[in-house]
Amino acid sequence: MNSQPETRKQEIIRTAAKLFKEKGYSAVTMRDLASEMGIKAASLYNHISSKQDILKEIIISIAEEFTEGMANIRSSNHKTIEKLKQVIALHVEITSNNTYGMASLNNDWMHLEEQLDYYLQLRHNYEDNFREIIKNGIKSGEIIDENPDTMLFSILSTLRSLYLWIPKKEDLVPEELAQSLSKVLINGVNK
Amino acid sequence: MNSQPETRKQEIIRTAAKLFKEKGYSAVTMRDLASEMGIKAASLYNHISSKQDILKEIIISIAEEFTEGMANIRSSNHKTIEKLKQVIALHVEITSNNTYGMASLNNDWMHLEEQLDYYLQLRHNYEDNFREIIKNGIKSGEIIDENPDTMLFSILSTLRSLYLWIPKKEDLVPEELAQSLSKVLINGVNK
DNA sequence: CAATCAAACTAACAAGTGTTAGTTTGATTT
DNA sequence: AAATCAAACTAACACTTGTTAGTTTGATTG
Repeated sequence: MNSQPETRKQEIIRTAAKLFKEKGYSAVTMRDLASEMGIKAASLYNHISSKQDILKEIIISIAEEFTEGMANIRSSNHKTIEKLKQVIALHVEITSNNTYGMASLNNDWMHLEEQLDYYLQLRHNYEDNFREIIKNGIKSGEIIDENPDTMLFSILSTLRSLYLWIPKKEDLVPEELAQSLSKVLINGVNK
Repeated sequence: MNSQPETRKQEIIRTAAKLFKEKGYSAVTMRDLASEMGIKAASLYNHISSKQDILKEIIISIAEEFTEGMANIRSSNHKTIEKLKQVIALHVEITSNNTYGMASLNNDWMHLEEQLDYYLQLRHNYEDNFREIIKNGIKSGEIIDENPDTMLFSILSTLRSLYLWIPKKEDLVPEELAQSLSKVLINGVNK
């Protein structure tokens, strides 16, 4: 992967994502961000071109990661249940690596401007692929014949909230979480 | 229930909640809100005492509704699965009645100031009660012996996201949604 | 008719907003 | 030693923010 030493720009983006998670994009000022970095607000502009630009960098890169991961899963030859497990693992992995960014992706996407349409396109594409996996599973009799949107909504809601939960489990092994989550999401809580 | 004609203050709060859902508390200005009401920003202050005050009114009332509903369910004599179904129904009902307010409850609670501690207390209390229901279900053998926090997290994430989903189902009968959701959350998607 | 009152208005404020321009610093390279 | 360059700085800008003070309006009440 990419293991260059972190550039100053990346450091700003990472710090911004942390603040955005705590207070939301709109409530974080350039002076807040600068102060957290130990510099003055104007100095930020040596590295980034605008506040908007920071948000874009945070959100779009993650959204593209999801798009790519989902495309691989969808086009694979695995059975439905296996695909669902892979989607769960994909969310756990991406979220574990960037809980701050996931908060922005979930809560601040509407403040994208230039890239809003692109983001929405990626998200719709992702959801459509997910829905197709579920529909195919129903058709093949692998999963229950309940409303596909209800199942999509239920699973995706849990996966999208992972950024809130993962930081609370300090000693977290992503593989274990993905497995425990798969059990509950796929088989329910009933005995 | 309360079927007085809506006061101007309530109208402001309802309109604010709608805007808060779209853009978040911090991104909505008093001028945005006034313009949506067809008046000038200063006129709002004939009815409310501050922007903060609006947020408080939106969030605290809903949080108290949840606290009360949960207390009733917890202290009832029903079996675990029945209690879970009632918790699901509670969320569907409250969210159906106020999808805008639920957005603020989920996303803008950190901008509460005076009432932040009180809100957090209500939320912890709610989550503790929920967790106890699950733990009792495990002890009595009614539900699987998986990590209670994983189950709590999974179910609660879905229920907390309902405000995003309910508005998309125009022809929604709350009872039907609650039932369909119960099936998926309790029994999973596996056949 | 006079008095009251809810609810709007205009005008203004102090503080905070993102951003730009131009400059300084101090290390690295030629 | 001179030149380069990344990265900080100060100062300022035009605009937006939540909010207050004081006033006007038009309907309802005594």
